[in-house]
Amino acid sequence: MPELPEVETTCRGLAARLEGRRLDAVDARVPALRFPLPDGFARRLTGRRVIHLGRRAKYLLVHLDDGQVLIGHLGMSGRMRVFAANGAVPPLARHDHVVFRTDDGAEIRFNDVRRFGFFDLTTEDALAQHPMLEPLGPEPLGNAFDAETLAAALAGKKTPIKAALLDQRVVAGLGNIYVCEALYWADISPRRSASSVPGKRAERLVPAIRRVLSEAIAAGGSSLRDFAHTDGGLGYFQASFAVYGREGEACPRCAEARHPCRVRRIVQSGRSTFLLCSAPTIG
DNA sequence: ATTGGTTCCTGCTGGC
DNA sequence: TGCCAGCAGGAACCAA
Repeated sequence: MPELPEVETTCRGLAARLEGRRLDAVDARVPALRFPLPDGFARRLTGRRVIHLGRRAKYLLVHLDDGQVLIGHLGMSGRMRVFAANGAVPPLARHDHVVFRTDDGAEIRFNDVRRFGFFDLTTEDALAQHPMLEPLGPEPLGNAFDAETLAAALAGKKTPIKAALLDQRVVAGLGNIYVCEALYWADISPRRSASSVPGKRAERLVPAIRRVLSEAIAAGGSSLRDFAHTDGGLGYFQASFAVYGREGEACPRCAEARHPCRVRRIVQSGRSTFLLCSAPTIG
């Protein structure tokens, strides 16, 4: 999916079109995505005005004028696409599961091939205690995320640092791609045990995570198979991947060398990890 | 309390 | 060319 940079890009695209607009129609075309849609989903949204679009980790937050908050998650393959009233509106596509229409005639479609995405409805008052949001760790681009808090979250964890960074309770918003990239730039082996990272490695890791995410957001995210912007455009950060999906290629830091390090793919907890063949592997 | 394995769903790719 | 196993950006759930 969509990891933090892709959700942030989606959030910004939606904000430009949705903030201040009233939802005139909501069409839930399937009863359930990953989870059943909340009871009265369309009814509770119809007629509400959108006050603000926000993001927490990989969750989209749509704040409404009656105190409700629509929580959206894009899962692995979900995307939001906006069609302006004055533009061409193509017929509904396969996997267009939810359609929102605004008072200016625009249409917002949630398309999700694998249906791992979901929506939920809560209220402003209950938002922080929502079961999906409450356990989340700090925002990696926020002030609360630093080497000290990361070290505390990793202390005593026997799991590899790769798996620990995918745990949204440690830091919220990273996924498989950006974890691989951040560990590469921090020069930390994904196989190293999480408990051995606090200290100098954590001090390298925090800025590496921040930089990778910031640059990815600036590039409009990464478009591999599914991700596209709300206007249909593509992100281009995939062109800047150092290791993700680059098995066998030369390490960008030593590509000019006679015998450059090469990128290797391993499997950790059932998922691909990309790392340098020369990276240390001791935990 | 952690940790690892499984599962939800569809589509694409690579090997035979 | 066709078939099918394996894999894909997430994360809740379950069992150990």
